[in-house]
Amino acid sequence: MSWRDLYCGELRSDHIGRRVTVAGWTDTRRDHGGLVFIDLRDHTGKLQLVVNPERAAEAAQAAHEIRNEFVLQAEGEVVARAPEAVNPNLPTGEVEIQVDRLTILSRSTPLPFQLDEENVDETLRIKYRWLDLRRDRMQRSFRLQHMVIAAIRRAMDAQSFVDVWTPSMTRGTPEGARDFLVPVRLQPGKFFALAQSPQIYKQLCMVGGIDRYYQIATCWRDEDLRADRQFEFRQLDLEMAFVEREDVLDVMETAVVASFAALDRDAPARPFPRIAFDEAMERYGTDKPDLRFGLEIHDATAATRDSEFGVFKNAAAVRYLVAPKVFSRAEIQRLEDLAKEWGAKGLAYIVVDESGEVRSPIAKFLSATELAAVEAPPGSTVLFGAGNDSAVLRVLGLLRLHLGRELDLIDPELNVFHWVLDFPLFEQDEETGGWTFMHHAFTAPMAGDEVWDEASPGGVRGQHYDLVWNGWELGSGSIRIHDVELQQRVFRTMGLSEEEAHSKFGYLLEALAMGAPPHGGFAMGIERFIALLAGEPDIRQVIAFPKVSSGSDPLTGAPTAMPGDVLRELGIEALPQEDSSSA
RNA sequence: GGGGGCGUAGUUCAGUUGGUUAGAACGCCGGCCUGUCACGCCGGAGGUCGCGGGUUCGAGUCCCGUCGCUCCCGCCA
Repeated sequence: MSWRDLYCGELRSDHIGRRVTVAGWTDTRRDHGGLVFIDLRDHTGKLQLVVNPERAAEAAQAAHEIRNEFVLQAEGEVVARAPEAVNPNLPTGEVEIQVDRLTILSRSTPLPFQLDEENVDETLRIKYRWLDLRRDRMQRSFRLQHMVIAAIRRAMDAQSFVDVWTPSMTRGTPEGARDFLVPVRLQPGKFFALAQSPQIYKQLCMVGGIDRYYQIATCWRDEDLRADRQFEFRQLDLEMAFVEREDVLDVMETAVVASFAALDRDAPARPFPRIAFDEAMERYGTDKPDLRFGLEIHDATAATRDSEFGVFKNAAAVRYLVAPKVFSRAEIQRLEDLAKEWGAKGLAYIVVDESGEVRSPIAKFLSATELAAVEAPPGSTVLFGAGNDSAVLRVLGLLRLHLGRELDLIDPELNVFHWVLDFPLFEQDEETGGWTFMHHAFTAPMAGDEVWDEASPGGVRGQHYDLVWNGWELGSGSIRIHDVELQQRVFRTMGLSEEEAHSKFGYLLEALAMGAPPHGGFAMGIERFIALLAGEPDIRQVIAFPKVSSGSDPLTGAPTAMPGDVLRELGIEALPQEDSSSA
């Protein structure tokens, strides 16, 4: 015996005259006292059951008891609806099932929220995720996700990649993101770390001759949650031996294009455009620019070198945006408040109104040459950042994004993919002055840059690349170091002594010393990619059971305190915490 | 660690300048209803206005603190 002959959404005129059994959830019940209409729903759609007491007295009795979300099974005859009873809003609206037998398979208490209500508080949705998942929006998004991941796996398979599982429990690394730690009962006081990525393992696969590795890998990072960040997430993680940068970019583009194809959508044109890191920073103030709109950052540092305006004269950098709008003083004040939040000291401005008249508290300090250097057409506002260059670029980059949204400069139909290339290999810690890697310690320098002054490696470029979609960083990759001497030089430059390097990464150094092929790879955030494909504003919408931004899971109540004896067995002890349970 | 926004019935929201018994819609409960499809009609229940303190004759409304959610900065090799 089978629970059903067809899905609810599949019912069509072809079925007229057939006896069928269907099953699903009660979407709505319309009880007319005699006749009862029930919309039965599953993930394919809805159909209408008609329960007539003259046809099926027992079923009619049961029908009065039915409430929303009861699970039903119904057996009956498919009939055409009378012309005036056809529902054109429903794909199944030309037919209905005259019920002979009706079984309540499962009842439901009244729901904590209605499934057709929009804007339900998200914590509530997550707490009752089994209800939330029944909604059409969720059903569509998870089926889209499945299709995309299946398409990616097919694309990887077609290019001879081998799916290799790597450990989740691994060695802790104080560098990079904060680790989630796993205490080890058999060795009290010692910990595994949950993998932040399979990075070193996949490189070891290359040394091991796997040649083309990939994995949809779960990664864990103990950092603050955001719209695009959760504690745990998945990456399309891949690595290839005997390749150059272009080979890796090519494979990633095929994965993206295959995903669009699987959804019957127009794929972005290949090859994806490229932009150098320096250029991205100078023009957009970020290494993940949203290229769906212009509003680029301009440089006035040279023109204001000898300015009468002290703020400009003394600034290491003066840069500006030209917003295509005459802002009021109140609007500029709001923008300045934002800029200050982002770390600016202030926000100098020049308004050029429709008639070309200049309105600005700083204009009187600026020479004609300075004013001429700033190209602002009538009907615009020039917004300046002045100070140290990295801060100026960061603030103007954030301001640019804000204005792009605020002034509706972004065409939501556009899908702009691009590569960011030519990153610096090292960056300087602003506080300690020490140098560390910009992305990770295993990225190879550009050809010709293999030797550097280890005290000031700022000019060394790395073979690193980022993939950006509409301003979201989808992922990054690099050609790795396969030369043990070079790897040691990188460790030295970031201040690791030989002993430290060997203690933390000795196994990698040993592997590199035993026949490591040239190799490189990439890692792309699956949830970010899917969220963008699904048109969702954050990745929680494409994660079945996500955590909220405090890091809690409202569904299970995790995380929880653990009894003292459990901790003792693990060789650890919890410090007393302020009681925060009285909310 | 820091900044912004939000918190009123099961849900989504309204609530005037601080002023009577805090409202609406949907949902829920009861009744009626044989062609509805957001069924309709009649009736009903349901509130610690997140929590604590303060100002005031009087607080959902103002102030302070706190908790929760959310967005952002820092952080995220």
